[in-house]
Amino acid sequence: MELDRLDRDIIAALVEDARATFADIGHQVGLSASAVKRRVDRLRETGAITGFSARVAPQALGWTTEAYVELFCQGKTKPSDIALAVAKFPEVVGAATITGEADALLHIRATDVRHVERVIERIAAESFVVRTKSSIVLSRLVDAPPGTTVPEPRNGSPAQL
Amino acid sequence: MELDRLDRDIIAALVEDARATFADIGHQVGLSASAVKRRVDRLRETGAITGFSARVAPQALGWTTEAYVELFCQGKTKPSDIALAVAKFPEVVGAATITGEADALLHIRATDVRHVERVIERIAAESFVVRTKSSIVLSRLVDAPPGTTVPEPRNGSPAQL
DNA sequence: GTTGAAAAGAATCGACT
DNA sequence: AGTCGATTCTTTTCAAC
Repeated sequence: MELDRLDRDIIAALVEDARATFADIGHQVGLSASAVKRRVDRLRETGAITGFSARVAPQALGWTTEAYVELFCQGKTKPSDIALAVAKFPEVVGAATITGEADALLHIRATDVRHVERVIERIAAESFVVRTKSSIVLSRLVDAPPGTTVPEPRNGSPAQL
Repeated sequence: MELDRLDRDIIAALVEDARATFADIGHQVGLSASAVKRRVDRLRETGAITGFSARVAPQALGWTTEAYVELFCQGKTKPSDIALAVAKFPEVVGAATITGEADALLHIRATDVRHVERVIERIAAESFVVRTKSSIVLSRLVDAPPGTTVPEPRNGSPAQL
């Protein structure tokens, strides 16, 4: 699907404030409220916008500790095996298979270090897990809302380069 | 600040759909629209809710590639030095100082592998960076909206354990 | 593709329990 | 703390450009 500058500006406005009125967004991007609405409807239908979410301060909810855990798995382990296993844990807020020595990298949020330890223990107990390597987060430096910045897609110059 | 069950249910509803009406949320949690509004206003004032954001499919905007980069820094490097340096790159969507061999872990979103390479090159050029170790993401398994799940804070049993 | 107006619906505020 | 009702603003739809 093709996104023009207007679409990208509208998305940026909605990432900034998902509860902004269509009139407000229209004022920012130079469009009428109904024009904005029709574009937002289209962006949702095509899947560019997948929903709207409150931004929450994790520590306000008790999530004061986070960690990254590298997973080393048995040779025949499929990504879907890992996905299925880690999906059981609400503490796993991110997971991806990666290149390099480790097979996967997990991002964990927990209430304290002891809690992190318990979660890692349970994940390490999965049959396909050979070993894990954990790093506790000391301080978070950047936590961008996904999609805050918008590159020129495919053609033209990539963002900030 | 104290969050009761109602506050946590309201937050969960807003993480699910930030554009839900106060009446809808009230119906879900058993409260009137104005009671919900007053609690949401308070949650925003106290900082538990920091804003509302559209969820965007990164690939729809051209962010088709992601990577994690470990940063090894000189002895006297301060976290704020790293924060300042990486904040210049919109491609760096996450960053944290961590325990272990590396000093920091960066999460990068880019348009393609070549783009990732260019960003790493520029970050590696920072004076305090000794070396980097990169992992390209092969497939994303979990990408939870931050704060989707809500633990019992401090007291009681932590989430799912 | 766009705009503008009218009807339905939601947010907001005050008074009250 | 909570609800209810009135006013104002927004969303939504539709006709027209």
